[in-house]
Amino acid sequence: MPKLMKDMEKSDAPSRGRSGGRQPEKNRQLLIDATLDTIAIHGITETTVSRIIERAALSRGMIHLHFGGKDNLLVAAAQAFNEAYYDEMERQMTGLPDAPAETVMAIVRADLSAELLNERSAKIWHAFRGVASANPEIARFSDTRDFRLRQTLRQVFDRIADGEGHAADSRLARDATYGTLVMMEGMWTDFLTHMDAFDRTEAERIVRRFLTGLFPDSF
Amino acid sequence: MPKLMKDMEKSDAPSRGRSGGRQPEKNRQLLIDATLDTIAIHGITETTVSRIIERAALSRGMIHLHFGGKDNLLVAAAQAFNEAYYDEMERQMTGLPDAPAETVMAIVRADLSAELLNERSAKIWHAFRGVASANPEIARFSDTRDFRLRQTLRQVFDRIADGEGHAADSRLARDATYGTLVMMEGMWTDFLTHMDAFDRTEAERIVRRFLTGLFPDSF
DNA sequence: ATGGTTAATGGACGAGCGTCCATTTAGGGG
DNA sequence: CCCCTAAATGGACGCTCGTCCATTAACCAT
Repeated sequence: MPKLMKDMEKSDAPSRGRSGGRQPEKNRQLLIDATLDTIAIHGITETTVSRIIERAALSRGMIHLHFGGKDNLLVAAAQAFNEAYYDEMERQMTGLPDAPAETVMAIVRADLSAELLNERSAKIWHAFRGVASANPEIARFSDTRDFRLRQTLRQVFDRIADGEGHAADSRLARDATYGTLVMMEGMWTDFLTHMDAFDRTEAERIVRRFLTGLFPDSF
Repeated sequence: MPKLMKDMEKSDAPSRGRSGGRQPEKNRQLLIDATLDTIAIHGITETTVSRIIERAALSRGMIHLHFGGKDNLLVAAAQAFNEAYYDEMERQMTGLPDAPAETVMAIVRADLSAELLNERSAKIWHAFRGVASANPEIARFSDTRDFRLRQTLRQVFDRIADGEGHAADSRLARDATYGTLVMMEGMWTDFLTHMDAFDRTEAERIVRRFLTGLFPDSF
């Protein structure tokens, strides 16, 4: 992270990159990208050191140099993948009107958008999920994604429930949060197994229909 | 005389196993069970021939003898796992009254029951899902599970929509089917990542709440 | 220029993988 | 009772895995 300045200098100064000098931060990223690509293309069980370094066009020793080993690289890749999800989510959420119901739908729409939900991301996501139960380090990043999304949704649903005056139904916001999350989760799986038939608009409409049942005045 | 005794042993008791004789069918099943156990315990990437045969307490050559190789064994294990899901689902569905709405809820309840959704099955299921995108043979069995469930649900929801007289809403049964499926799918994932906090009753209640919104007269 | 520091290389290495087969063992039929 | 078929064994095999290190190359400070 302190090398950020260094990178800026590098990108500023054209004197270097031409001949492919040494750029540790760039190569680190190259390895992570190559790892994610390899998982998406060959599956996690066929993701080997040889395939990764071949795709990154780097030498064999780089993984040990930058990450200390393959396992750590996999964890770093899972973290990077997770962060990319949130960066794009937040990008799509900026500049929205402050209407709670539309905020929820914007989250759903973003989660199902081609930028976040596509063949590559769905394959990677499920690959990580599949090994997460045997790898606590990777599980941590899958959980983080879940947690942040859950927090945000819950907050918005609390506002909506308040607005509709459902003081009596203490479970409403909680049910809406959980229902929305599991629906999005299930849709990612459905996307993976029925990529050709998947329809983002339809998927969004069905989530909205679920929420209409809970909040007739808002959705 | 010795011939007679032999015959009796044969027809009477399949329990020839006293001295651990040879029982190809039993050993085949033993290998499949050991494979599923190993996946649940060590994860799919750490599921090796050595671990499987050790757990099955059989010799190294058995995998090649019965399945022709590790890959085929994995596919056979996926198939067996899938069939076990349906056997148990059908077991829980027998002898139910012919009330459509309760049939749906029975399916949901079964899918979320401890017999079908537990630590072992959730880990195995996600492991297979994770490698399915890189292994068409395994993907086939994941799909089959989905397809049969979808068919059944759709049929029942059509009856319910008919009964409530929603002729105008042609998408109703389809939405209900899809929504229910993705919710169950998402709940399996949620179970895996939050095993301690998962509540089967709550999960079922939320699906019902979704369906109440679509069919106010039936759920 | 020179020396010191760190990035980067790529091959050597042992461990463990999955496959396969020569051999042994068990059981039923002639 | 013996023989033949099929089940079962377990070690040998070649191969690929991930790790690591001696070496080289690039950069920076002096």
